[in-house]
Amino acid sequence: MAYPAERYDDAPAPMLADIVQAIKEEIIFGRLRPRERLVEGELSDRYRVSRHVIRSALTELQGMGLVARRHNKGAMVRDFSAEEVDEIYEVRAVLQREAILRIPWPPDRALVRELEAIHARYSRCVEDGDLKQVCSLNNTFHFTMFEAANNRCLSETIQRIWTETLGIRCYAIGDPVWLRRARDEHAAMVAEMAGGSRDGLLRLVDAHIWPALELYKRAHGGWHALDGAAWGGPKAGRGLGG
Amino acid sequence: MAYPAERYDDAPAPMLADIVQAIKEEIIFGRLRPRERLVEGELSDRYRVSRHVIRSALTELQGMGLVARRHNKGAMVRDFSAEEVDEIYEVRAVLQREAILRIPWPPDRALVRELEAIHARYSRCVEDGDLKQVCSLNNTFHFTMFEAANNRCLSETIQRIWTETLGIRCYAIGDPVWLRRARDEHAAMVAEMAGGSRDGLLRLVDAHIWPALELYKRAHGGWHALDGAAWGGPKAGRGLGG
DNA sequence: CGGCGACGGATTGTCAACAATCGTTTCGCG
DNA sequence: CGCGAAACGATTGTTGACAATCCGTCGCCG
Repeated sequence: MAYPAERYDDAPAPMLADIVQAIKEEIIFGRLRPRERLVEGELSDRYRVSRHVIRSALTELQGMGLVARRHNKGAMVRDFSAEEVDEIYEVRAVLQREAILRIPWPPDRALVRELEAIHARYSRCVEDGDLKQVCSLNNTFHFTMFEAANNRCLSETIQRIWTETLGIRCYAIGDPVWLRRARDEHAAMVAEMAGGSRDGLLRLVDAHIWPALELYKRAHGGWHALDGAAWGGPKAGRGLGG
Repeated sequence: MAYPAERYDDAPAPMLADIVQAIKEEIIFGRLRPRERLVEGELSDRYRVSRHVIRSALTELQGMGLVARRHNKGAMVRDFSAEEVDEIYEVRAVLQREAILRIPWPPDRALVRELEAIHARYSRCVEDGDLKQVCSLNNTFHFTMFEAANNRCLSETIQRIWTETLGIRCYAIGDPVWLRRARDEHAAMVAEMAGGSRDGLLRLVDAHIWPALELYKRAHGGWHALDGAAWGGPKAGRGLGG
């Protein structure tokens, strides 16, 4: 292929990207909670940028699946029902399993070393309580692994669902018990890649995703009964694009 | 769950949706070809709408994966390398297989009847050469099937990749041989669901996706050597969202 | 003649004001 | 006192103009 289709998608915007990142983090770390309303004017005041930039950011976040919008009704942090999170996590499990199956085995030494390095930094940040770095390194760890499957579409699809569920995992990230457990599980994964079996890694990766889901479901139950009713009726249904 | 999170994503905009659909169809039916540049001013003249609407439409199409953009450099119809289409089709195969595995078996009679009805209309449109309807009914047929898996995330993920590859399948849609073959394969699927085995359906659905890929790869080779070089260097790489 | 830097047209990105819409509250009437 | 309608405030969506950026071209100098 003479001219491989380069990404052509990077560098979304100079200012815009910062705002998107900022709002994203507010969602991840729970400052903005599911179903919380995102008023353009407020955000534009808070971040000292024009409302237009906020609008673009919201559009982008909507594309990522972190924000839901309705015409003439504004945006809110996306919320997931119990059924939805179950379905999402099932798909995540399928895709991640598929990715592991596609990693050349035994894994490349360089890959293992890279994961070890990431995990070391990750562990240090867990100790320090630097949640922002923990989240970032957690992403890096898993995507380094998934990208070893050498299928960009696969890793990007996983990433998409991953990003979409950042809001779900916001409860886990604040839980010290979960954090230590995740750290240990990561260590086990690295060990399995260094000298274990693919099946073992499959089991580890699969088991790794469920605790955060349980935390969400538990935390989730309480809310809707409080303020959920405020938001419009169940006008579901979506059209198929011809 | 007292307040299931309703979709909250419908009704994108009054005018916008039409433009998105129009550009989408121009891509699907080959009037706009991969790597063709999409100039906002031209489109805004052609469709007699403000440039803002075009911008929003391009953003949306970018989200769908049909259009690629770069900051300050505009948009173009997305193009896929041979490696990329292979990877994409592998993931499609995995997800579709997963969907079939989740359809309750034997399938609901009502579902089978619905598929039969869709297929009947589809066949008629193939005879009439109504490609627009053929494409639309093709989508309807497959998504009716995939949604029977009762996992919205799964069917939406399939739909996303499906939409992304509409541009790839634009070569197949114009090929009468492929059209008739696809029609026959659909008929076989319906028959298998009416009184066959899940394994048989799995094989049919899997075999169904590859011919369009081959057509694309064959048609694709010739272009890049002609006009591909016009578009910037391979500045790949993408950051992980923290 | 070839490389380098500045100019100009074309294109995209940004901004501030305007118009349309929605939700709520209040007022009037039965 | 309860119910419906109209006006208000708040919020979103849209438009036209302006500014920044990029790409190709021309001219200059070595």
